[in-house]
Amino acid sequence: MIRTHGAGQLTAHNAGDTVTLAGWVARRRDHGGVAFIDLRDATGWSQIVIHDENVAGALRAEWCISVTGKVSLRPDGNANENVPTGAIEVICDQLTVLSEAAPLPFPIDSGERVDANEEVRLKYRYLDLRREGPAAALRLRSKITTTIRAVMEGEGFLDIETPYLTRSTPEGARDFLVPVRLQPGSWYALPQSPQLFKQLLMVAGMEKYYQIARCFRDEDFRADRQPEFTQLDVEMSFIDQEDILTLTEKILQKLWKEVLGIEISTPIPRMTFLEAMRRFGSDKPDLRFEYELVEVTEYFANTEFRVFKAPYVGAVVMPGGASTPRRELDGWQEWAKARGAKGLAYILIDATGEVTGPVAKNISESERAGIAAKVGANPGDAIFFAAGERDESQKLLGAARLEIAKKCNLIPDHMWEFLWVVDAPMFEPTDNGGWTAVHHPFTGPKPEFAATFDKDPANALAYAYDIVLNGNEIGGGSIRIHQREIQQRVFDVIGLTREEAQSKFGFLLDAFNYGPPPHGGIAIGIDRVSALMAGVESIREVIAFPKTASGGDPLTGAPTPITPAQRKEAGIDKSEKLEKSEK
RNA sequence: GGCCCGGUAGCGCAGUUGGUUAGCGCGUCGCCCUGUCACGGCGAAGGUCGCGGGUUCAAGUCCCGUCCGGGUCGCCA
Repeated sequence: MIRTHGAGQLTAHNAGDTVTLAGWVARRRDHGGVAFIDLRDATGWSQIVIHDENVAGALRAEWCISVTGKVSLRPDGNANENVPTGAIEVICDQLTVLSEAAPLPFPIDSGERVDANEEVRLKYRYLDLRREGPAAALRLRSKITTTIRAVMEGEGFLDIETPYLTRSTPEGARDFLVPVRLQPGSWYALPQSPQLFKQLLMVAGMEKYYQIARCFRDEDFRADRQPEFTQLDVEMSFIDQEDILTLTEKILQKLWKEVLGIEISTPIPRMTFLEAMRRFGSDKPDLRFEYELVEVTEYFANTEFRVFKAPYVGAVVMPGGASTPRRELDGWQEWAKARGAKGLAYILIDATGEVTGPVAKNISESERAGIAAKVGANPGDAIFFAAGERDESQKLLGAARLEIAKKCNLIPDHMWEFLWVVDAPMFEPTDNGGWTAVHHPFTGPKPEFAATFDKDPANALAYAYDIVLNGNEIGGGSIRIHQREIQQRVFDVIGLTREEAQSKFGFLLDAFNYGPPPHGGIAIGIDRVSALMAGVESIREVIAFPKTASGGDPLTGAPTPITPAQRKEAGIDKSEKLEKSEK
């Protein structure tokens, strides 16, 4: 090592020691005869005192330097209690410029509070990551993955890698495709997840598999979505749902304990999918605040108001919402329309308990009289209604609930509300009247639906579970189908012929001819978990080199066009062979 | 793919009903400064106003198109 100590590790105990530090010029305070340089490295920073004007005057921000000198206690009254190394300083004896830095595109360590915009930060991500916040986010993520590996190792899991160049998996997202030079016209797909491989590993008798795996999906972006992202992927044999939930809770408990020093109480509460939809209008309820949905279909069973003559009528209360300005109430209508609804009916309960608002005059005297009590609204509140199909209306109210929480600041800081959402439907209707698997087609039915799921797909429940944190789905999994007969009936329900199934993932079905064990697993989104634990808004903050919303990387400039020669060599334009699997 | 917001000096921003030479802070560069810690003082440089077209005597400002970034709905486990 060309240094003896970390710049952030020096304390009063080091006083008198001669040390050599190496790092970057963070801030400099040049007084002419004496200058102070904050020298920063990965451990923190220390103040360097330089008495030679020529040495100090030449230094610039972010030059890489090494300094040898004696650690001394700062003169009386000059200690800085706000920083760990504030008691001491290093009197520079010898300073070596290891490398110089060009003028910076944005402030790194100047003490400026202003932030550069994200695109500039990403273009110079190597400078961005010298900054305290971004660096801390990556350090936190490293601690997360390290902790996970320790838990998995302790539980006897095998870390097994699976291919990145593979064939399309049937999970529904668009694949990233890779041309194959040796077989012009044929393409690899990057895996959307290691789903099929981990099931093959169960057939192979590995019994306990995990991987911190990169996954690829060619879909549009969000703040919490990237085209490549990372999952903790887990699969186990000879287990039941309870085993997966217990293991997952152990991982989460250890993570929060080790990384944040927070105790999570287990078992984590559970809620069925239907209950989540009924009470929160979401398959990933945010339990950090109340104001649950209230169904009022019965209450308005005999209403004269046409809008409320619907299969489902529900309500959600906005505390203090009665004083919402008209313009904002109109804004809610726009908000609802943007979600594909016709609008969002509302009534206002004024301070005296009087019911007002455009809908008020459409409902009867008695309906007006009891509605506040029915939905738990107080004077001064607003009540929003959705009426229509149950599922759609609940989702609209669920979204409204979240919007209300945001507007009214109902979400407390520093709360970690975990929840298992279990018993999701196995199938959902497709646009053309058929059925499709909600998870993926290898998800088993709950045992009590094993005999009936194909006769009554609408009501069949899947042996699946999602782990939710503060309204974010951070992972999910299922107990898989290991019986050929049940698998075939699932394919029948979703309208997949034997030939199609065979050509898409015949290799898995073949494997299942050879004594597949009962198995199941889960996948946890590492990016999202890291972002939540780091307290940052976007998963881009916990990814070293993330991409922008159009899939670009401002740093490398990827993606780029390819040359005609590359194009030819890759075989992209070769007339395609007759692909056996057409997705 | 739809909708919303944004793009003005290296960075963060202001720029009025269209009107003279487009401003402010930070940074940069030069000079000065022996106890600062967002050090301070004096001075200077730095701009295709994202790009293209249009309206106008006149466009950073209005209109159309387009590119880029962010968000959101669709999509996506």
